[in-house]
Amino acid sequence: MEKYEPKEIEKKWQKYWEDNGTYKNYSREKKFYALDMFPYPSGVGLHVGHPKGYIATDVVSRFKMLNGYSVLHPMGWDAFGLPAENYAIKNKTNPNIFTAKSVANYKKQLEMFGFTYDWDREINTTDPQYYKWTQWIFLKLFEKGLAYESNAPINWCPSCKTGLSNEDLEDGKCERCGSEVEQKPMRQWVLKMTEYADRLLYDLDSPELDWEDMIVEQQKNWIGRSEGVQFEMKIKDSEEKIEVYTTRIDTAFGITYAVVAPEHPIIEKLKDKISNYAEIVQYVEDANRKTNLERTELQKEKTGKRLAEIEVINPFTGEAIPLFVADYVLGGYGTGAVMAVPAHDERDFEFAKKYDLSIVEVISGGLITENAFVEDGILINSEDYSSLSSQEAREKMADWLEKEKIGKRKVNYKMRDWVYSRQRYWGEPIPIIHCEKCGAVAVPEEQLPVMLPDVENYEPTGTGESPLAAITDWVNTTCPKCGGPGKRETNTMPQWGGSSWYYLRFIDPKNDKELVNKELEKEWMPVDLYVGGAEHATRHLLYARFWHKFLFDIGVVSTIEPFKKLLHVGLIMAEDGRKMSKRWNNVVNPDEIIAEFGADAMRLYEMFMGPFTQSIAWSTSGVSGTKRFLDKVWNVGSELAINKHINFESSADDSGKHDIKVLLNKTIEKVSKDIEAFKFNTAISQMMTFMNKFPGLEISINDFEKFLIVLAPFAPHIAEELWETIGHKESIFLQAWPEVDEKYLQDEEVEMVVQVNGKVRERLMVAYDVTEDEIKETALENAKVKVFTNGKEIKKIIFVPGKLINIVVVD
RNA sequence: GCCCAGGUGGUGGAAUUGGUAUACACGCCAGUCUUAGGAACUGGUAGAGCAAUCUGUGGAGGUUCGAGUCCUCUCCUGGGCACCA
Repeated sequence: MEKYEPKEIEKKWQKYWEDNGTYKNYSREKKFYALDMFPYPSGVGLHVGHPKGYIATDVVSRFKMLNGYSVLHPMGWDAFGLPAENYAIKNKTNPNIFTAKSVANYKKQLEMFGFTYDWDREINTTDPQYYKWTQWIFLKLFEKGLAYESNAPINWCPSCKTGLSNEDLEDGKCERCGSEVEQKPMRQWVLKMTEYADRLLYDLDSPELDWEDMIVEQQKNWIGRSEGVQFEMKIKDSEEKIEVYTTRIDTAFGITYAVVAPEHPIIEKLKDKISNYAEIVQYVEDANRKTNLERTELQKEKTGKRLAEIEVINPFTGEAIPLFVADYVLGGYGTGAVMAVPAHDERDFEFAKKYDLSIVEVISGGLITENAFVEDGILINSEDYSSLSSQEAREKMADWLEKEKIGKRKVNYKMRDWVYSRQRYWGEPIPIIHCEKCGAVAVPEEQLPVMLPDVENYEPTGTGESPLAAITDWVNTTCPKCGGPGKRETNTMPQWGGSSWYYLRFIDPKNDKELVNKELEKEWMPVDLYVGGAEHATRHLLYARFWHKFLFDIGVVSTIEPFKKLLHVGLIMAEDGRKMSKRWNNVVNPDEIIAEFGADAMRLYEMFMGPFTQSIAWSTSGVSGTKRFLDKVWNVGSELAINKHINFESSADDSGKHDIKVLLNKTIEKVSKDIEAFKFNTAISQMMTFMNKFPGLEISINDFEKFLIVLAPFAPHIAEELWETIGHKESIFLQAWPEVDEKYLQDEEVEMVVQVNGKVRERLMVAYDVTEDEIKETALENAKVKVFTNGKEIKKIIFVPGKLINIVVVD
């Protein structure tokens, strides 16, 4: 018997599958689209954490193939990004060179795992034939008014020298480099994601989407819908007014002042009336200089300035109250102005304490001399509304505002429109031409793609233009509308552009007439299983859903959601429990693991480590466990191939035959269920339990073949090799998944627990279908049981068939 | 502060409607084999006790014949959001 040499058989079968197109069986009746979040091919290559999600989709893909599905399981490259660009800046070479090298390296590493990828469908976001369609989508958004230019202040990373979207921030810092971002007004392209806010929110609960709670909740929080009212407060002795937004209109009789954000236009409008205007201007300038971080994290000390002499009117009481400017009010949310109720809002309470403003209690239940009482309650001091509940009052007061035409019900979102331009080189050019006469004009569709030209210097300029601005040949063009002189847009798209629709391109990767063929799209969409990192919950997954809904609206796609089932991969930490990082010198390279244990053992180990979505520390000695398991499979399989029948201990009798059939059928059942439920760890432990019966039990070759098919999704190479050794000519992956034989799901004998008052006192081997009457006598007469029942009155007996009998006695 | 997910042996973890707590694996211990080390294989492995037995799923209560699982309170860990009015 030959020894199990993974290295040889793995190469052999990887070549065989590729040469024979074993996976490309696309004409079956049922379809399954399994997708991984495609990687950014970095220069350093994979560590053992990266492939975990790919292994899971591969297991599911192979399982589905064996169950008669056409399976689409593609891979590609999200290749626009900073590392390649930084390499280009340093070496003054086109980032394409770096990208191509990294892609080749990644592909080589991925191929060692024996994944079922159809490499004919490989895509790369930096390929002009690909980004042509990314640009096309932008043009459609522009055409529908969903892409617009804005000059509002946005997040600016001084180190990356580019504007960023809210989704690109982490704790108010640049997600890529960790620098604190500034607020900087600049011309930029913005996508109207807020127009889709409601659908993005509500469709999270639609039956077309079946995601983990964690991700759903994160998106809901991010979208941040709140229902309230917006109403106007008149400025006393003036025609001007401010609009404020609140979710707590029930507290309106407790308003003692109002606040506007530093960027609020009313300040400028009232400058003749504000007696301390110079001071106010100074405050606004100071506030603008603060970074996001200073403005939000240093919240312990609130600051503000009263707009001297200015007073606003509370429409409910007619009372005139002071108006402040303070940076605890955000300019970008709601109206940028709020009513302040110190008795029932913590921030207002703190501010009122500091500036000695009055605090009026209007909801009973708290102790407002100590703290703001922020919960709902019963209204007091609120004229006609007194003694209503907060909930009732909110309805009645909103009704009144609407009737008087002072205000209206209003929904607000935390989510902002998507800041879509970057002042960097390595991204898709935005297909727009600026014309002095016509304004921003779309590049005609037939001129796509707008190619990203080579430049001499890839360094970001910091001026609000990308390095493309330096190529005057490219920038200067003619306006497609009037034929006059025009200038090309020099900003590029963010990293998230290409990845917001790539799942559609895999379906029809070479189509140069349309983004995706409609028939094929209907055939394959939605993605049935999507696996990737949880860090994309509020970035990629939000953007992709937004674009998908837009593509649905313009008739490109037929489903309202792109990804049916979403699963996040739990991180693999280093053995020391920290994140794997060059910095800590704790990175484990998959090439070395595969060289030592084989790809199959590595695949098994990563699926066996623990629950798939949980983050767990790597253990190289753990891989030796799954390797030992495969050794055993190899030995039993090889023995069988020679003898066609196995009986390690010659005395195995007929009952052994029944036992192994039961174990086999239980294994088939459990593995099938567990793969569907993504409980790969318990599926593998069941297969281990099965193999642990050898030597000892007798098994026929037919039964062992069934086991091999069940093992095949996890350890495809060894399964295929043994399948061949046994004498089969056709790939194991063209076989049918074994059916569970119901008559072999029940053990003949089971262990029955005998309890007294719920405590285990004895275990008896009994026929599985023993009845209460049959077992009662035996149990009561049992010596160990008697010790605890002697001389006591038996109150009742509880019997659970096949499991236990519990004798309840009076103590 | 708010939202989500979790707390089970030395370690990763397992446990249908409440029904044998610790499956499977790592590690460790002992044995076999080996010139030796390693590998491989076999057996053992929650804690206390000579034993019968007792105690054990973060903690405190509760419901129940019976609770890792259900209820109330509480502590801790990881993740997300966060001056969003």
